[in-house]
Amino acid sequence: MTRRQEIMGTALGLMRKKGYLNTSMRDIASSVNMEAASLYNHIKGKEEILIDTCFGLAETLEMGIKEVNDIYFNAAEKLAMAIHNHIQALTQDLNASHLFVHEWRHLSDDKRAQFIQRRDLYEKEFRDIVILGFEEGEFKDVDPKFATLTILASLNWVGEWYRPQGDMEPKEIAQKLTQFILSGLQKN
Amino acid sequence: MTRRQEIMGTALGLMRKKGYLNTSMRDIASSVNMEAASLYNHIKGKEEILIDTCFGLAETLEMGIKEVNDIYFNAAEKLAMAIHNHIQALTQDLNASHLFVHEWRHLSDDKRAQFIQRRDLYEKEFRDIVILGFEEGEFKDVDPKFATLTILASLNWVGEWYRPQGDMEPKEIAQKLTQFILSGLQKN
DNA sequence: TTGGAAAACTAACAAGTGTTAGTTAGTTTT
DNA sequence: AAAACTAACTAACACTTGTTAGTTTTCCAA
Repeated sequence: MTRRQEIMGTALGLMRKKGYLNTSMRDIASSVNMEAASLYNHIKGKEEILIDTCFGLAETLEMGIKEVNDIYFNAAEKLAMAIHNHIQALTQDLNASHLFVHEWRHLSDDKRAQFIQRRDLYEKEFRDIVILGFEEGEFKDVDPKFATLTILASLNWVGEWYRPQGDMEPKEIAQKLTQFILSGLQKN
Repeated sequence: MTRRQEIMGTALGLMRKKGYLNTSMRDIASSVNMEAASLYNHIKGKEEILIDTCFGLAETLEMGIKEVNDIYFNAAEKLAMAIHNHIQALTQDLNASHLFVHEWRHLSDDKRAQFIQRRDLYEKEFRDIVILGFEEGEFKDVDPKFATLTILASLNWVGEWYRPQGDMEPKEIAQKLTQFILSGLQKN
């Protein structure tokens, strides 16, 4: 584990607990037993933590949905796999997920614009699955935009209550969510 | 409209757009054309804005669920009405909702503890409806905790995408959510 | 018209912000 | 042995933060 990774990990933990804006470079520094100025030997600045985390997780999620579209063909299977991949990515690192879901707003203007664009694209891939299910005649004639936002809300909120040593594993969560969501979508 | 209400409303708007921590008393002041120090003739301090908003909305929601338990008897009807009331409360003031859903973390320690307690209580009332539905034999044997968190996630996320002048009214949103959620819960 | 409260102002404080500059000790490479 | 690199340090800068004290202006009721 490099010093940089140690700093990043510690910073993410603090930022999840106290919020990005409320976490100072001095907070991070003292958590890794150094002075704030020394952090700049390892990272460019505070925003780099946010940028790397948000865009890193974005890439993971994008790869996940791409994989789904490569392998599966019918909507129900696609949706199940997309949910599974999403939950896996989010529960992998809850600290990073917190930044991704909640703190991306504090990216600087241009980075935020990029982030929103990628987020919208990911959302569109999800929506296309819902539309496909309707075209297959398998899903109810729901408003796809509405359904997708509701689904993603459920998925993203998992980061708020999932506990790694709790009584539910990511795989199980994904399975229950899939069941819950599919029975809301499918005709029978 | 009193000056205090004007300040509160303006502050809430800024805080939704930029975040609570990122909104300074000077930001608020200049938005209502006065100096930061003058705000203190109308409000006790910055945190009062957060406290009043979070606990105000909490009370509205509590009244909503109480009403539901007073009037209805079967779980499906209860859930439908609870969802309706919840959506009505959240969409009523999106700025306030943002503080309620996202920024309560930044309450001072004791206030935050109070808030969490009331939030858990509200969540429990929702969960009891799910449990009732199972006891009635109407709902599937789902994990009530899991189901409730998923439902509330969908409801709370509405504040992220709902637009007052958009093509969907709160009543319609509540109705679609109810349909979506009930078909995920009910046996047939 | 005047007295007094309400509401604005200016000025300042003490603390904290991210970041830069310059330096130093220790290690690695040439 | 000399040079270069790494990673830490101290000190400081320029700015922002919420808030208080003290003062002046505004405005309405008597």
